[in-house]
Amino acid sequence: MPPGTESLRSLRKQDNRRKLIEATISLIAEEGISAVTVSRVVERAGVSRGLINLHFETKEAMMIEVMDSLNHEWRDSSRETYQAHDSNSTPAQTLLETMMISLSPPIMEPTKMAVWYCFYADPWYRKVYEERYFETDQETLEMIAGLIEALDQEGGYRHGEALIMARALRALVNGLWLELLTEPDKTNMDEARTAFKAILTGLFPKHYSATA
Amino acid sequence: MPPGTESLRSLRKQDNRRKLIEATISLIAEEGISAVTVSRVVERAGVSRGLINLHFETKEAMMIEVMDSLNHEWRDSSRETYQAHDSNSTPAQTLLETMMISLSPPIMEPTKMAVWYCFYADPWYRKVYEERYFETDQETLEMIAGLIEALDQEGGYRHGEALIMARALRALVNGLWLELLTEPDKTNMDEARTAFKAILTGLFPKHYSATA
DNA sequence: ACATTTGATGTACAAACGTATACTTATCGT
DNA sequence: ACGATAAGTATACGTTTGTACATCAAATGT
Repeated sequence: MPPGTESLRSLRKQDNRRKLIEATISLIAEEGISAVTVSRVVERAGVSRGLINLHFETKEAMMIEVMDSLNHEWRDSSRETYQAHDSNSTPAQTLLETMMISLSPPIMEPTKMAVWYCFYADPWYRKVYEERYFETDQETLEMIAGLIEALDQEGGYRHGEALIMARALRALVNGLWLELLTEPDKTNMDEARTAFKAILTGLFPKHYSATA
Repeated sequence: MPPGTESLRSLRKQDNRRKLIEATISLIAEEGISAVTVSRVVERAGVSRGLINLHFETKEAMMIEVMDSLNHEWRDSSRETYQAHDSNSTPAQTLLETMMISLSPPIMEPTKMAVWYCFYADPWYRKVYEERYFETDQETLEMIAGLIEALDQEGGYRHGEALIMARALRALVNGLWLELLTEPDKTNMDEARTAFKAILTGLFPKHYSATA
């Protein structure tokens, strides 16, 4: 019997695995990564102590799985949005829609932001992230840079290297994420999108209108 | 004898205090906040085990002091730059110079960025930060918003609410900080400043030239 | 129907944690 | 010069940590 099939046993096993992952995420969001201990996770997941070592060789292996779930959700959403627009839309529309995905649910949720920034903050997790997602992150960045180049050629903006500008836009998204995390009651996702759109309009005035 | 005087004893005491703070900062930068244990800190600072409890009531009190040192350095630099330019410069120059401070040493150093993001990532430290620096951070934000309003009136840009745009610029700075932290060998401070300047030029084309 | 295998449980344990406390050292005021 | 006192040291202690391991329960294949 190949793994991942829908036997009653393996189904419950995967359910428990999911419970552990989700318990870890909510725990990080509410109490921080220092609260992620084996005891607290299994307590929140409603399973027994030893179960965590049945599913994951170490605690860190579980955390990497958490990291995977966030990165893959973001990567897949970005890719799909890009591919859906790239054929039958203008580069301007594709760029806007693709980046707006990162500023909307289910990507931009305070709970998930909290987890992202825990990984950013730790050198070990940063290294793991870099090693695991180097290629796909680079791919996304170059995709954005390609769209910027298209807009530059159409509008003759002379923004310098497109890759630097792509990094700046990515940095802006990251910064807006952080703002939602650190000041959740002074800003919100709508404001984040408004701000992003405004900057995009400033950079590419011939492609975006200030009113919309 | 009032505290903080230059007696031989209190001088050495303050020196040890500084050693502990700096050891903590470098420890966070190199191994993450989870490596900040009493043993590791005193080992790195080259002092004895119990000294940390002589200087700080708890470990968290020491961390707050670390937080203070970073925030005050940044706040003072921003204030001074603003005040130095505000009287005898254009709003455009004041805005550029004031924000560039945050993208240059000694503010923008990888070591310090690592510490900033550790505080951002933890809910408890976020709360402490919010409570301690709410006013001065708001002051800085409104200062930026004021400059943006001045530029808007001069240039008739129609960027919407200045406070939202100010938050966006702050978010951009934060994002560029993060980029330096997560991809130190793919980008650098010069690129960060170039990117920021480019976006500022895009937003206020009548005030900034694309070439400089 | 039943032996087997797999998922789940609970306990055990060494290591590391933060801090309180008893003890030393050396500077300070007189 | 010398007790007083502040700074620094070293040890000890109760918790909590992650993981290993022996045990148990039940769905599975024949």
